[in-house]
This record gives sequence, C-alpha cells and structure tokens, in this order.
Amino acid sequence: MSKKHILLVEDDEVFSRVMSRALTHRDYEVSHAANEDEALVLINSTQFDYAILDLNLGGHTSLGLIAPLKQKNPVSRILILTGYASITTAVEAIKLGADNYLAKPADADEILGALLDNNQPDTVADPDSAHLEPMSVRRLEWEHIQKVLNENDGNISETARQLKMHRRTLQRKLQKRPVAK
Amino acid sequence: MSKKHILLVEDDEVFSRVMSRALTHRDYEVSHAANEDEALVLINSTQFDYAILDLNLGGHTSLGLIAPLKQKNPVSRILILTGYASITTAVEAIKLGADNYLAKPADADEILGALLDNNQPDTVADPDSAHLEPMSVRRLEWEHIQKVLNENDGNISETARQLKMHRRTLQRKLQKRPVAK
DNA sequence: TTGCCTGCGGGACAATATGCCGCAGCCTTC
DNA sequence: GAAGGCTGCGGCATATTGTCCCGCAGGCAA
Repeated sequence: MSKKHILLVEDDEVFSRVMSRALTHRDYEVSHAANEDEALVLINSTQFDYAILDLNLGGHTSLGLIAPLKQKNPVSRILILTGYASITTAVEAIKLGADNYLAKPADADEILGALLDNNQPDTVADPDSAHLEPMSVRRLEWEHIQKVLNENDGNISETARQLKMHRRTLQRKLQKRPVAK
Repeated sequence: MSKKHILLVEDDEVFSRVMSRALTHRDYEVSHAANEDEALVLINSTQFDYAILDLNLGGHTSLGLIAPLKQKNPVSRILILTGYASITTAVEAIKLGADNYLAKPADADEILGALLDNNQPDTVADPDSAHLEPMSVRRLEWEHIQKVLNENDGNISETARQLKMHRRTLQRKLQKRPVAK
C-alpha cells in the first residue's frame, strides 16, 4: 500500500518545516505550499488523501481552497489549523466543508488525530465532555471581535467603529494571541 | 402568507419566555419545549421553518434533536444557542447539520440574524433587516458578567473565578454603572 | 498626474484599568 | 471559639487604553 499523501498549506516557515518532517517520519508523503497560488497548483496536479490548511495565509484565509480541494479530491479530509481560533471562523470553515478545525499550538499527533478522527458522533455525545464553565470575559471578547471583524470582511477600522473602541486598541488586541479558554 | 413557525428548545424559564415574546412580536409563531422529550413530540407533530436549540438541556445536549428535525423538516434552518460556547461544540454542531451556532448572551435580533443569516436568497432582500449594530465589547462584557453573576447567585468571588479575572477587578467593574451601549 | 479620502501599521505618552498584596468585618459551620 | 468563605476597600507596580501623529498604499475624481 502506498503512502498517504498530505497537502500542507502553511505560510509559517518554521512551523511548516517542523510539521513536514514530523509527518514524513510518520510515513506520510507531504507536499507543502506557502500560499494560495502554490496550493492551487498542487491541488490541480496531485491527488491528496488529506489536507492541512493554515487559516491565515498572509492577507486572506485559506477557506477558498476547500472548494477546489473537494472538487478534485472528493475523498480527502480537510483540517483547518489556526493560531487565531474563534467560533465564528470555525463555524464558517465547517460550513464550507472542512472536516475539522484545530487551534494552534498543536503538535503533530494532535493534528493527525484531528485530521484522521472519524468517530465524530462520540466526540460530544458523552455528556461529561460538556464543558460547563462559562467563557472568560477575555475569551468572549475575542470571539465577539472575530465575529464582527468577519462580518466586516476584515476591515479593522469599521470594526473598531462598530465596537466603539479605538482602532489603535483593536489593532493591538488583534496582534495578540487568542485567550486559552 | 402564513407566519413562519419556530421551534424553541430552551430549559431556562426566564430566557425562553423573553425569547418567545420577542419572536412573537416579530410576527413568528413560536412553539416552546423545555426538554428533549417535549421537543421530540413537537417535532413529530408540527412542521417548523426554523429551530433554536439551547445546547445544554439539563444533563445532555440538544444535538440529538438535529437529526429528527432534519428528517421531518428538510427545509428548516437550525440555530444552536449556548451559554457555554466552545469551538469543539461549535464544530460538532455544524457537522451534525446545524446551520449556525451562537454564544449567549445574545438578544433577539442577534439570534434572528444568526438564524436567518447566510445566503438564504429569500431573506437577503428583506428591507426590514435594517442594519444590526453589534454590541460594543464593553456592553457585551457587562452582559456576560451580569449573567454569570446571576448564575452564581451574586457570589462575586465565585464569578470572578469562573471568569478568570481577579476578584478585586470584578468588584471594581461592578461598582461602575452599566455601559450605555 | 495631483489631490483627497480611507485603511493599515506603528511610535510616544499620559490616563486608566488590572493584578496582587493586605486588613477588617460578617457570616456559617464545626 | 476557631476556621474558612465572602465582601469592601486602600495601596502600589504593571499592563492596557485613549489620543495624537506619521508614513505608506490603493482607489477615485478632477
């Protein structure tokens, strides 16, 4: 049986190198693309079994790659990975056809687990995993900001206006990482 | 044209009453269920256009209602609502067929927006959907704090713990008056 | 082309807010 | 009465914001 072929779309130099190596060691064949165009070329020329897409590719998101991927490769499973996770983008990604969504930081095992994981039904079905703590205010703020920012197609100035906060402040908040939980 | 029929599954007495009224005033017909069994009875006896499900129903989740709903009512749009939002449950809900996922606190407009949202051709042109301003981050924070504080029967220390903020900070926030909007 | 407007990123500095300490008073429960 | 939890509040040392101010880039109209 031949090796499974994974498409890795990730613009972070270091992270992509680490991931590539980790996946290769686990006996996968990995093709890496650092941006949307490179990714499209690969998608059109190769059959992939899986895809790992970093949500934030420089300017825009990698969500646009989902459709071409699905079209060329109806059987591949797609995992969206992001350092700036939010419920809004997660919902959007899944709606667009991604199979899973994972927040960085995550190690290779975690990522592979999320990518291969097919026993979806059990994930949340058990009542114990039902996380009963309310969101922290920071987390809630982050989610809300992401939602509004998304509604404004990434326009920071407009988002700041609607949120009644200074653009400079929003800008600074966005540069930080999302809150753990 | 007859009114659109909404199924509201929500175990919180107060919240469900408020929502029911708000939706009724907006000219929807609302059926309310406080638990899974009640909901199933309604699903089997009525045709719904939309459904709003609180994710946490006492012990388990309301995700199990998605399948029956979809089966009986292939056209309905389903919104999952929860005070304990997390990316994991959001992804799960969308995978199971929910159309959107929203974190409380959320007002009726926000909820309806999330429910009707999306490229639904017939609702896009709706002139009534006049520009919904998102809550400011301060307002959202205030609402959330009040809600959690309430769940904890006014216990400031416990609330601060859950919100992962310093008790002193919470105390100071509470001394100020609520934000205008 | 030249303004002009808008968005983006970021420096600098003062005004606030927050984290964290400690203390005293009040309850309720052993 | 001692123990432990909650509340209100006074200080700081830090962190985060509000403001103002530039420079740069792209879209657009004169």
